[in-house]
Amino acid sequence: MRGRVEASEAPTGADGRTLSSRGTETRGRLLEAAEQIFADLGYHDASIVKITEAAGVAQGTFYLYFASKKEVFDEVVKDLNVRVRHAMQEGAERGRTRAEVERLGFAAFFRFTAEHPALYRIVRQAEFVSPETMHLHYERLSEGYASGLQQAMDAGEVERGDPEVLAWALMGIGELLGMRWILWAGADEVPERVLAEVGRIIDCVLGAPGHEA
Amino acid sequence: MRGRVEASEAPTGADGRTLSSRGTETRGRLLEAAEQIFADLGYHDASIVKITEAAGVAQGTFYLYFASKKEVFDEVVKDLNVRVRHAMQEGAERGRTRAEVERLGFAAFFRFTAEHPALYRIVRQAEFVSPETMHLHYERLSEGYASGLQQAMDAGEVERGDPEVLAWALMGIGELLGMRWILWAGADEVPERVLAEVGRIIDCVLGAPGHEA
Amino acid sequence: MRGRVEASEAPTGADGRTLSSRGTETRGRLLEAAEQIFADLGYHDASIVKITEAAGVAQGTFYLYFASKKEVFDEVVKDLNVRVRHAMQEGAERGRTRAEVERLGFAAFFRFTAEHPALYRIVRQAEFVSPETMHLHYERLSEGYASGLQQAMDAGEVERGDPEVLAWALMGIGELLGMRWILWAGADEVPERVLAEVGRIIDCVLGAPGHEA
Amino acid sequence: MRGRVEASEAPTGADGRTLSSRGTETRGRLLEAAEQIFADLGYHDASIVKITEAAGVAQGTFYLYFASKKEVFDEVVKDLNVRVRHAMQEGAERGRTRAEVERLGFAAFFRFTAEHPALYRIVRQAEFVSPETMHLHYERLSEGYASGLQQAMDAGEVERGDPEVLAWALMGIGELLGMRWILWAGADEVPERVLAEVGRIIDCVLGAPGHEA
DNA sequence: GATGAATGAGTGTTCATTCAT
DNA sequence: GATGAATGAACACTCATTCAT
Repeated sequence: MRGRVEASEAPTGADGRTLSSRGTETRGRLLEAAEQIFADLGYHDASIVKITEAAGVAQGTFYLYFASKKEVFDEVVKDLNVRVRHAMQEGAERGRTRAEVERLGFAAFFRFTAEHPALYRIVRQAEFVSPETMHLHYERLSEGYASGLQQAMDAGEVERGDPEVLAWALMGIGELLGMRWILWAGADEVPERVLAEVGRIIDCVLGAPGHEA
Repeated sequence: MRGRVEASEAPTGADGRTLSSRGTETRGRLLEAAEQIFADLGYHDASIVKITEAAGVAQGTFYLYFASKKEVFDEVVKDLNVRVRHAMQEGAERGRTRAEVERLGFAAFFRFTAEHPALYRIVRQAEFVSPETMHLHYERLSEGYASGLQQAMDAGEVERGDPEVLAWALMGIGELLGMRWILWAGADEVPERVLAEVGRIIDCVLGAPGHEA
Repeated sequence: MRGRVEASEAPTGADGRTLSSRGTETRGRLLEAAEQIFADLGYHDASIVKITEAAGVAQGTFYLYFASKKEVFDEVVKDLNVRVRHAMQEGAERGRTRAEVERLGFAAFFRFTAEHPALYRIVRQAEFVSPETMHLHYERLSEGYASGLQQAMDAGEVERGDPEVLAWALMGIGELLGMRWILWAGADEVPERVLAEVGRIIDCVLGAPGHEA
Repeated sequence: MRGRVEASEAPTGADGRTLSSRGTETRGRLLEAAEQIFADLGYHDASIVKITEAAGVAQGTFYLYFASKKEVFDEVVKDLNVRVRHAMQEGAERGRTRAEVERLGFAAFFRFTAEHPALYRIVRQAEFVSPETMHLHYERLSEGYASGLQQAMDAGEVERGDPEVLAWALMGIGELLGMRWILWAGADEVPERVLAEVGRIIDCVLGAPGHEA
């Protein structure tokens, strides 16, 4: 249903061995099942039994592909990370100005959140499970924002400022608004007034030169 | 009632009975220990044994004061909530303009984060443990922002906009910046450049009328 | 409601001390509460907390009157034993022939069972809690049957036989029929057909001489 | 179906899965150990640790075969039920008259009691642990008596009467005599005088027509 | 006489992980 | 590659009992 996107590397077994096509498929089923179960139950209430049951394989099979519960968790987070970023990039690419790009990016992010609540439900509890992976997730996400902002600043398209801080700030806005108006509301999209306010915030923090002049 | 930091109720035993002074003290020790252990280990790795050991009481004693592990958790979150809000209010009260109030509030929030990393470490994992409590935490926090903004808007001190959405956005900014530059950095305070950028963001999103005119 | 019947001895505290009238009353309340709780929940699910709560006293108070949970249990069983025997004697005393006496005794036993299901619920699980007390209960009960039978045999009123064995057999009949048609059925009295069959059985096992001649 | 001792079903794991031969054996060891421990200590003092220790497996293994402590208990009771009924049927089958059948049945029951004291020790405490299972036990046992009696009545071999009530009465006799002279006496068999009296009782309650004419 | 806070051993149960087949 | 039986440490929670006040 949600076929793996651009796998970083060819998947291997828990011991690093390369996989037959049958093995690759089993691993895929386990990863998908894990994402589902983690999203539904959270890391701790998810159990290997439940994951293997959902994947339709025996318990022992799990350890042919992942060294531990934490390892699947990391895989799942990395996979989601690749996918959000991809979704945001794709959503934003037809924006003309930087502000438009950001607005489209936010919209794409909200859509992704609606379709994959797993993102939040998994990531926000990762601090104690796998801090490195969690940090990596936020850093990669923020880099997307930051590099775009940097370029726009260099090009004089937006006011000068600290692109890194701004990136994290924008990410924080997205995270809480998505949590409040998509995740908790069980909604498909954020209300218009939220989008409008986000637009206003973006416009002003990007502070396009000439805008306020 | 809204936007006020209300005094916590008189503490009771797990069965609702009122406590002797000895009881009140024991309960306090347990609550403190729980906050510490939850912050250090996360909800799931925290155990009643560890909490009671840290409090210097026997395991059974725990259940004289809290009905379950989840109950202390809720209590700890509520307690932290009261305390951050208090700290932010106190920190912000000598601000003259709304923008100054917000800047001081952020600074107070960052200070609180540095002194009580428990806040993050505990709250961010609460979604699966006690969603209601987690929601309550964010809602109470956002109300503090929102009611202040509303007043400022009514007074014409800041540009009109959606105070609720803006409140959540500001809260998101605070959360991620605090996480990135205090919690992860293990720092006592956020770097100057972060504070500066935050100031810039605040100024522009509040868009004090006349500022850009 | 079910005032103590002919207490074997004046009640004392757990340490054997004689009781003030206030103490006697507290002890009585605890004993009543214990019977109720044991009957409702069984020995193991009954707890001192529940008993003291039901009696309206503090937990520690319990140990002023009983040395242990087992000790109240024994008291309760002994008390019930005195009361069934009393009820059976009273119920049977206007019988003219031995067979009539037995029939009336059975009827009284069934009535007592209906009014005090505690009897079964408590006694039948006593083997592991307090074997001596349980044995005593059955022995005292059987002696009532046996001595009556012995007298009747000596008087030539009923056929000769082994009065002790017969007593236990009759007791067994009463126990299972009461269990089946009172306790399990939740009924106030056994159906007429049961009473009739019991009558038939009694008549024939007593085998009044001349009856079959 | 009634009055037949049905073969127990193929054993399954706690989740209903069919078992390998190794699994079947482990389950068997656990069931045997459970019977022993329940009989020795009673339901409540029996613990999973003790049962698994006695079976020579790890604690977790228990839950591969039984969903809970209550579940093994039920299993043990059902198993014993099948076995007593089988023993009684076998013991009684060479009886010529109904009275002889009953006498042989009682003898077989007493022998079984001597060999498996677990029967009493387990069943008599079941009321609070697993009432349904306990009721089932008595009902199945009484049906064995009742159906035999019914047939004999239809055939005119014994006096008419209420076979169900009579069955429960006989069962009660067996239960208390076995308890008193086997279980409590720690004996291998009941004394001759008990057997004689039982014979007398049976003869008369069955009231073979022509016997007293 | 009564209280209620404190104790700590004990319970049933879960679960990530290992390993023989 | 896959199975599923086995492990055993760990957990939240209960409760009879003690004791200072």
